[in-house]
Amino acid sequence: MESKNKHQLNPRISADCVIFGFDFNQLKVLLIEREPVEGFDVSLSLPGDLIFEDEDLDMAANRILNELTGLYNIFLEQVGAFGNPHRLSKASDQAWLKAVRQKPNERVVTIAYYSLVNMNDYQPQASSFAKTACWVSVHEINELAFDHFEIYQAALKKLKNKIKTQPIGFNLLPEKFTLSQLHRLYEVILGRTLDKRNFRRKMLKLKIVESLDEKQEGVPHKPSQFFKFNELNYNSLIENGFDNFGF
Amino acid sequence: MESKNKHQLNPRISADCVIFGFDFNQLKVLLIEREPVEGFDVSLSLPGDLIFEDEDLDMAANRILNELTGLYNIFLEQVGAFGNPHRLSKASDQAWLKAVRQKPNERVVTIAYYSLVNMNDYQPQASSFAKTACWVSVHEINELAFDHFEIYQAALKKLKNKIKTQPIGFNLLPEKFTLSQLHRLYEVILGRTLDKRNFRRKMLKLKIVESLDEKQEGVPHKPSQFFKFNELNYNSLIENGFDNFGF
DNA sequence: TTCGCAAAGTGTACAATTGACACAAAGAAA
DNA sequence: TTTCTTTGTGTCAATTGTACACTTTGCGAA
Repeated sequence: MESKNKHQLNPRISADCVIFGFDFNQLKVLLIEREPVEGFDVSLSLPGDLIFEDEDLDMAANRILNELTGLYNIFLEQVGAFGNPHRLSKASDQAWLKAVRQKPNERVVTIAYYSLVNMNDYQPQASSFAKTACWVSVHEINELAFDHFEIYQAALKKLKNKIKTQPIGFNLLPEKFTLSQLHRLYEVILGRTLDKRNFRRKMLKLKIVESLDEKQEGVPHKPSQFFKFNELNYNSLIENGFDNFGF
Repeated sequence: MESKNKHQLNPRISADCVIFGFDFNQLKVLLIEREPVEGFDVSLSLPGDLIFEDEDLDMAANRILNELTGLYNIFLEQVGAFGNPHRLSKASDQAWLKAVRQKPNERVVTIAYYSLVNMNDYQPQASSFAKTACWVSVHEINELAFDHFEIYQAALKKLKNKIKTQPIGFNLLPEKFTLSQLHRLYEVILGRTLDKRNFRRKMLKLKIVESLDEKQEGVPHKPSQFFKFNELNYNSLIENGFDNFGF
């Protein structure tokens, strides 16, 4: 009796993910190219899907993330619920929903998440809800399906606030990285320039990065030192509140 | 055809409110006394209800708040969605749900909100979901129905963080208040003592309070100056990011 | 081989903010 | 008039933030 609900979809609740990546220059978001329907153009949307009846919300978001990227154990945090009764009722969205949902008129509340991935780890996967996915720079995102632009903005805002107080930026970088890369990452997320010397001083004083005995090779300029992220220190910072990262 | 959904309840989605108040001494939460059922004790829960099909999430939270307190236009902010598939399945909770819900087994995802009210404005109302409500001090809250304790903790955490960067504490106070009252408010929310002189200095420098030509009367000690909240300055601070309130 | 290029890496001085700390003033009540 | 209780005030030292420019390294082109 309970089991009849297992692995049935809940038609009223979905999860959507804003997946951030960093190519050492720009902050990017992984978006789905929605198939054009009935004379409407191709449009971009966030990856997302209805949840299963027996599935926790976080699990649903993890599933979507994993189906699309092949990755597990990725930084993932809830942004919030979006439930405007008319969030799916634009004509272009309705046309598309008619093609894929049993009840395209059904009101769906979505729970939004954002996650941070190292773009090098990403391997495109065939997934149930997406044929093609692509990384789009944040400053090129201007229109998305449904209310996804609003969701994306809320996620970016949350990321900005979070990175000011917790060292989560490492999730966007490979294990070895240079301080210049980290510096650039903070600049593109916060949307403003940060003084190089002050930035380095702060990172080194907080001891969340650790210098490696290894340098860049083959670059046409002074090679930079590689660093790694100091996990011990990170955990203690998270525990102790770590109220002021200082940006 | 669309209209058949109007004002029908959505059986899968609810909204719950963590309503904070301040009695000039302690931080309080407005809780519902759930009727005892079948040998289970009285228990406390957050005010909440299923949402209507044509109702925005924020509207649903506002409705719950208004039905319970009689208040409109109150500070209200989303905490997030809580959707553990087993969040309603404790025996005591099921016994209670059987008495009030058509499908007590239905999985319900709830969207949590927190709000800040001036306790003096509060007038208890008869509401569809509550016979009696009462203010409980935060340090006396230890067990709540469903997953409401978890929700309450998340709301309190959000309030703590928010008050560090934005001057929202005024929502908990009457129009005229003393700096000592504001000081105490910050202490009970943040859960630690704050130096009196440093606190006053900061508030006055930020210019979000404005001195009135009025003093306390009838108190058996030096009467204190009344202040009011400077709304102009507040808005500009909100606009300009106001990144560091400094606690 | 030398020169130019491009990015890495480094220190100092001044301003602003934080945090610690103690005593006089006001009014009510006894 | 004395006592009680809470208000209200200033300074100094330590820390943190901010602004700012030149040398170093290695590659590649001439």
